[in-house]
Amino acid sequence: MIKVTEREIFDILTGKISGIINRTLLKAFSREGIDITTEQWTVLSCLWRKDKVSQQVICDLTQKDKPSVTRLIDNLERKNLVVRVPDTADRRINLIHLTAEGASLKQKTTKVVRHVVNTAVEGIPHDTLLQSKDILIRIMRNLEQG
Amino acid sequence: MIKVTEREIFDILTGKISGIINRTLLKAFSREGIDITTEQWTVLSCLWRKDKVSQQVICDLTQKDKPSVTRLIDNLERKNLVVRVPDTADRRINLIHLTAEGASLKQKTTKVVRHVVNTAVEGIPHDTLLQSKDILIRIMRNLEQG
DNA sequence: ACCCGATGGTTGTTTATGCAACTAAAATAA
DNA sequence: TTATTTTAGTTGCATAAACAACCATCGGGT
Repeated sequence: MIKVTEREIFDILTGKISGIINRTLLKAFSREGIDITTEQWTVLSCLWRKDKVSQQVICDLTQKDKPSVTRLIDNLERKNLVVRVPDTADRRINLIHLTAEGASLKQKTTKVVRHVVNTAVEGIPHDTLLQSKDILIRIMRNLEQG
Repeated sequence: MIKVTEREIFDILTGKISGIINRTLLKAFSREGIDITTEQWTVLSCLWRKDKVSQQVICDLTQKDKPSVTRLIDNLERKNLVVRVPDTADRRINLIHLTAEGASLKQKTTKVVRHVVNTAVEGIPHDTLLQSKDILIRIMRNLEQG
């Protein structure tokens, strides 16, 4: 049933590709003087789209567990990019607010990310790319249920 | 130039998919009583294909850096799955040997991995899968050069 | 023989993940 | 109202990655 090819796909998905992207992006940030990690960027991305959300919302958006988000927020807070603001209505909740500095990172960072993405997909037809995206989402769904 | 769709692909590649696969595989190992991590499995896979290789060879095969492999081997050695054997010809080199226990994990583990992969790609046409694989490899190449 | 650059590995530090155990606050049930 | 359960977040522990600095050995050139 299973062929070598699926095995290769698995190899790729388990670390290789995401590792390369991770390293590439991290270096690109560093080269541009942006002092954040790829994971921190993932969290900031959520906030750039919608600010002042709870840590749980960030968990859902990033697919990270609660301890991971707690510590990412710790580190972002230490860098003065976000602050935890207690929710007045529900005192269990921290609303994560971007600082001016955190918000200001958006432009420069987005440019860097866009460049890396463009490099990554260079020469790949748009419709092929779309199809691959669908496959990846399908794989994700398949695994989430199992 | 760049569209939302590429952004989505990027989101997926940066962590989400590989994270899900990682977690799925880790849980599958644990459920079957196999006490290794996904990363340790990656190293063992190399050795199951070709035993008694240097750490540097493992670095190349797994795309991990030297410190990562040093510590993975540390942990595998602690679990009695591999041993470091000094190369007699070149004393800088450790040849990594599978123990009987390490070798014996292959069958059971392979079965688990195969099952996870089958779940992941369920209902996806084979040719579509092949095409997606090519795209991922292409992206990898694009980034390796940049 | 000697120096020196290249190669193979290790160690330290920071950041991140997975899991389990925990606290505090809210919501629900009794 | 009180008791129980659920939800939000934190902390501890083990594993892993990136990066830099380091040690030991090998090999080539002089």
